[in-house]
Amino acid sequence: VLRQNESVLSAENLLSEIRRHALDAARLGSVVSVGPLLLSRVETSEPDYQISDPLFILMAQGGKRLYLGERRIEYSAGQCLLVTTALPLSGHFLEPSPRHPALAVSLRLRSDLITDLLPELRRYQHVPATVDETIGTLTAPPALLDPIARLLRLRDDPVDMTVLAAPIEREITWRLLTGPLGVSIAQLGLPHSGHAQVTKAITWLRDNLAEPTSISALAGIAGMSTATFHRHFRRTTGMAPQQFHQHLRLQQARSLLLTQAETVTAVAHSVGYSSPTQFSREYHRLFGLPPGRDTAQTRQASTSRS
DNA sequence: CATTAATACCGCCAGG
DNA sequence: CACCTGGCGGTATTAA
Repeated sequence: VLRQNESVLSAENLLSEIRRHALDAARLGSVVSVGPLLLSRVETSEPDYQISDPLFILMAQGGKRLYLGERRIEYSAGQCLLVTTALPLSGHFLEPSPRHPALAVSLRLRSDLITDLLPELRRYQHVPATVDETIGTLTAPPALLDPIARLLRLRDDPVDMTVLAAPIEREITWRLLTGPLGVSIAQLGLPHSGHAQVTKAITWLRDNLAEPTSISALAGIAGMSTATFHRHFRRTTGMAPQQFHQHLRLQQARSLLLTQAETVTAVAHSVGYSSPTQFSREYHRLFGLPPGRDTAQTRQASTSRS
């Protein structure tokens, strides 16, 4: 019981130290990089959308609610989010404010580091060839918080940082690999796992959003037959490839409509729809309102709030 | 991996 | 004028 209390205590201590570093760095900007880590500070609850890279995020203060298709995921201070493929996530921070901004520390998961550590992992754990889980949260144990805090302490010493960042990043990666979602992360280090192949196809889609794209060509990029491609794609993303592509385009369109002063027709075209009719229909189906009305409404909602 | 039957999506036209 | 909705047929996609 005593040991348990000690570890809880040190988790809290480490977390508050990380929070101090994050607050301190936040004075420099809303996103600051410290070696391989990114510190972000967010003061608004604007919904955002992005295709995440395989990523680890520790929430140091505040919380965030995410949507992946139908699925809803929430995590808050002391908890981590792990994303092990490129997934289209939308979401917003929970009640942040200038006085209490949301603070997060994130790290891109490097496949080369994972490949490197894989033999060690295999020594005491079986790593299956395919895994269903691609995203999840966990409560950060002290063993994970500790290297993060140590890395942040090097913030003011560029020389120490260049020498010591790499081994500490490796340590963090190891802690993640041996944690609850370890086998999912491990997939990234297996270049021929369905997981890694599908990730390749997804990043291609993300980078060539407006191109006319056939699914069989995508399957080619992933190096699979269309049948197996479908199976693996659904396993890792929960969506069929075409539906995924459609969501991507519509999400992109939504953010274009909100940020740029483009006409609906122009946006429809720029995300790859040659028929505004079809665009409007699919947009309505996904977001519940047609494009014009949706943007008008969300604009009004955000101005009336501020 | 290939086949196949059901389904979803796309672009067009007409009209509000 | 720009946007939205509904119907229609051909084709790509999906899942077994």
